[in-house]
Amino acid sequence: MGQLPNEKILDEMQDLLSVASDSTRLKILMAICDEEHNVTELVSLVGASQSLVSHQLEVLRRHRLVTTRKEGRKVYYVVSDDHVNALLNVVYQHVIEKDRE
Amino acid sequence: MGQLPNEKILDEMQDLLSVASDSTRLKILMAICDEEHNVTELVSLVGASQSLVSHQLEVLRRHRLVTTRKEGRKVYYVVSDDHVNALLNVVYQHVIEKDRE
DNA sequence: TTGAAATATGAAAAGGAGTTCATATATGGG
DNA sequence: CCCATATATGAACTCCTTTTCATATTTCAA
Repeated sequence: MGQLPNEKILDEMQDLLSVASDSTRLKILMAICDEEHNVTELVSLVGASQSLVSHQLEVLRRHRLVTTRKEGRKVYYVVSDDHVNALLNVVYQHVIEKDRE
Repeated sequence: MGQLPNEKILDEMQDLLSVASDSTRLKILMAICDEEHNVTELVSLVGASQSLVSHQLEVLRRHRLVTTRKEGRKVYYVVSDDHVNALLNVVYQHVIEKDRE
């Protein structure tokens, strides 16, 4: 890559990274990257308020990083995109290996 | 991952993602992920002020994502970490494939 | 159909990060 | 030495995001 990608690509890259970089959203993503969870479960897993979790889930939905499934009055969320899983893995590995040094 | 990683791991993951998610820093990283560039080159590649580029390079240095090499009064920067390259690739691929839909 | 549980939403508050501007430092050339 | 170039730094300003608080909506159960 001698030249930078065009503006649109860069914008979309930045979007994805920004969405993943918030601490609440990152915890949510990590919680639902392998198995689905409903909102109440996420509230306790993540340790944030119901309102905050719901707001951040809306952000994840808007950016199409999660898929939802409704069961009664519960809504289950799961990471919808293999690239997002790959992203989380790469970041996780980076941190694990850095901590060894 | 039924349980979340511990707080320290999550913090460090968030750090990496936050650093990469700023538009100026992302452009810098993309510019120096394969080949090194000095600050002046980056200023024109990225299209930001010299001061801003320098500030953001300092952030990248502080987080150990880049390596520097001094040649006279020029300082060359390059991405120092394979995981960072992997991260950029995953994000890039994600965007490329999403754009097809 | 009434109440409780689960989730979503709107608006305001609180806080932090990016950017600029001015200037400092360092290095090499004449 | 002195000047120009290359890079770094500090402080202030601006803007945007996260978070909270209050409330609305939906769905199920009794």
